[in-house]
Amino acid sequence: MIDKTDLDKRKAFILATVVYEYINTAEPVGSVTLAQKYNLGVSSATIRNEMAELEAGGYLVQPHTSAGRVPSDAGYRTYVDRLMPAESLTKDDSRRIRDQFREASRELTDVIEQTTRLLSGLSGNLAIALAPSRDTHAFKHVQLLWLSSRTSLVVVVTSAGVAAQRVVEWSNDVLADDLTRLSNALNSHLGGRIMEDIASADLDRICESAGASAEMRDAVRQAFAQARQTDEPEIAAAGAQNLLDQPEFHDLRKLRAILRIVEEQRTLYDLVADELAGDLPRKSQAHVRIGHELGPDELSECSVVTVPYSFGDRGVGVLAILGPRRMPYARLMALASGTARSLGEHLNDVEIR
Amino acid sequence: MIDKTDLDKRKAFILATVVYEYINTAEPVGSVTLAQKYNLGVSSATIRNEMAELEAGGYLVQPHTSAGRVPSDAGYRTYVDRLMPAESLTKDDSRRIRDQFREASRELTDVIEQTTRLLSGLSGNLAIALAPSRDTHAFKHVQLLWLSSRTSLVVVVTSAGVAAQRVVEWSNDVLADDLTRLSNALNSHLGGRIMEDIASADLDRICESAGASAEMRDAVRQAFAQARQTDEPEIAAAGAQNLLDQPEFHDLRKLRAILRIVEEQRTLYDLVADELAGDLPRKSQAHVRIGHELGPDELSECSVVTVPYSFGDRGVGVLAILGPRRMPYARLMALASGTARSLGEHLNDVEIR
DNA sequence: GTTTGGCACTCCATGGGTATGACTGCTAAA
DNA sequence: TTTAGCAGTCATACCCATGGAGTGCCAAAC
Repeated sequence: MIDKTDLDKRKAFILATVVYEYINTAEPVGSVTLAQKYNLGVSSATIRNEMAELEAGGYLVQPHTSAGRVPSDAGYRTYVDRLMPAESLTKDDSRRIRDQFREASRELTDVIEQTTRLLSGLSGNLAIALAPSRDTHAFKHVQLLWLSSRTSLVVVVTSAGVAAQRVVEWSNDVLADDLTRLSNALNSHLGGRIMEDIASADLDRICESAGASAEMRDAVRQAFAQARQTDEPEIAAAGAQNLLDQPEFHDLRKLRAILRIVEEQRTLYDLVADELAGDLPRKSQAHVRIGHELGPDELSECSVVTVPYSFGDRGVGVLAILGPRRMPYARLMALASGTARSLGEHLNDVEIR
Repeated sequence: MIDKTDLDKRKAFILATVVYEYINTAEPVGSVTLAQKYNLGVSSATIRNEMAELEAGGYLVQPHTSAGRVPSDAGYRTYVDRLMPAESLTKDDSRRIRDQFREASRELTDVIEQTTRLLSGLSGNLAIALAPSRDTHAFKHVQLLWLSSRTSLVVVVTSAGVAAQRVVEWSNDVLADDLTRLSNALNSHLGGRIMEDIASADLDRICESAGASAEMRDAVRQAFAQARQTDEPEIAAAGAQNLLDQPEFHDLRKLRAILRIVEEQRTLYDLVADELAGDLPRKSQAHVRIGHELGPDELSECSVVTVPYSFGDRGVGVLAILGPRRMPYARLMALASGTARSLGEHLNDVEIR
């Protein structure tokens, strides 16, 4: 039903306008409002017909029979992906970001916290920041175990215990001897090193000299990446009180759900960590998840903008903005990206421990 | 008007009962309810007369003409100080506290956070924990400067910059030479030391060997104490969503005020730091502040239970519970004291860095 | 075929009016 | 000093009528 082809130019414009108007007013938007405020060159009756089709297509919904329309998840999605004009940082915003980082702390925890305050202040929503994990555990042991000719188990042990264990499926048969040789090579080279200091490049070099396949190399990399992330990640959030301004959170149940999520590190982490899970995150590219795309049902009326940031070879973190679905996506994406870029630069500059 | 003497036995019982009932029901309590639920041996009319006098005495207030009575700040205060039966920890609570600390982290930040979660869970309110400040700056320089024969300026400089500067008034004339000699002695003995490791006893010894007066010794001590505290204190809060259950926070403005306070480290700090300001805090002695006693107007409908905790000679922190004035004081005081005691023991046991 | 004006219909939000009930304070008698 | 009784007050809940916003549909116009 939802299909690119069923959005001709006029429908697209109407959809975009409905979303835009709803984002600004928080009121369901009706055909007359649309015809009056934006000169569509057609009458409200025509708009009514189009809106009925947009509703049939799943882009709009009606809160009740005699109300205007409100965007659905799919409506917002289409708006964000195809209809919304991109925005770049306003002069004022970028100045405020610059000022903030000019006098920012040198301590990672503090920087992360200050960044969430900045971002929540600028965005008027809840801001979240996930710090790059800084794992100081010592490497102990790694073992690639032969399970069958096409599957293996990779185990990484650090001073904190088993830090990663994952089953790998090979596309070609492997020999137990090859796995043992690679394990030995890794162990002899890495013994006693701090997890944090083991760069992907190191792993690649060892794998190569041990004659491991590209596939094995990737498996080792991923296992080590996982082992690093086992460390409790540092995460901060700020600006929950901003959400009180939004009419959608005047319902106490929704508010409670949000507050619980903010206080539970774990849920908060899950919310933003997806951003890290993908392949290499594209630099400072903001990413939006809307309503049910977020997973948890309590968040079905929320959206999240996430953007990764990175510094040096020390790892990658995530900034995020959580708010009602009815959020100014383009602006928030620009804000998040800009802040992420500045944060990365700042972290590089001050050479945080 | 408010005076011990105007509380005869029956008035005291009625006041206590009103407070108790209101704490449990959150509804203004009327004379008939009182007569029926608690057998006072007198009729509701008599109780009405007594309540009218309690209101005249400032212990009770009426939300509006035809409503029951609600305790005033003074009413709560009298209840807490003189009428309320003390409680000790229930078996269940003390087990939960014990269990929590048995498997608690060894990392100070984590312990503090876990403690706030525990305490907010047990109390059903917002819990706050202030960690003992742990200053790792290096000592650089101290100077006692002669301003006049009776006044001096003491400056302490650490690797973080000027950490303390205070004017002292002497009760007797002092000589510039004496101040210089003392300054030199301190600098030569303390050069390069970490602030945290400089014990009061060290300072005393140096002062004594330099022939300084008791007054000077105290001035030096205080300057160093101030220099240590300059470090941003670590503070954590948890359980804001608990407050949503309380009817007094269904008003969005009040809720927003609370959320702002929770997110602003500074305000939060001010709220609990009073506990440290007094003389030596009595060990694990819980302390209650009610409504306007707290200072900030936004908190005029809240109460706070604070209790200091200490471990070794490493410093002192504070646990606190913030909630509506209508809180079960005796229970919360027992909870806070018990948790503070266990926290102190835990910190001693694991010898946190 | 598309667009438009007109019209009937639906549903929510609002406001006034009224009933209800939980109090109190007062008075007069015990 | 206590008590019963009673009149008075005020917040709350509820009902119902009204108004308004918006839709869907149809027949006519383009």
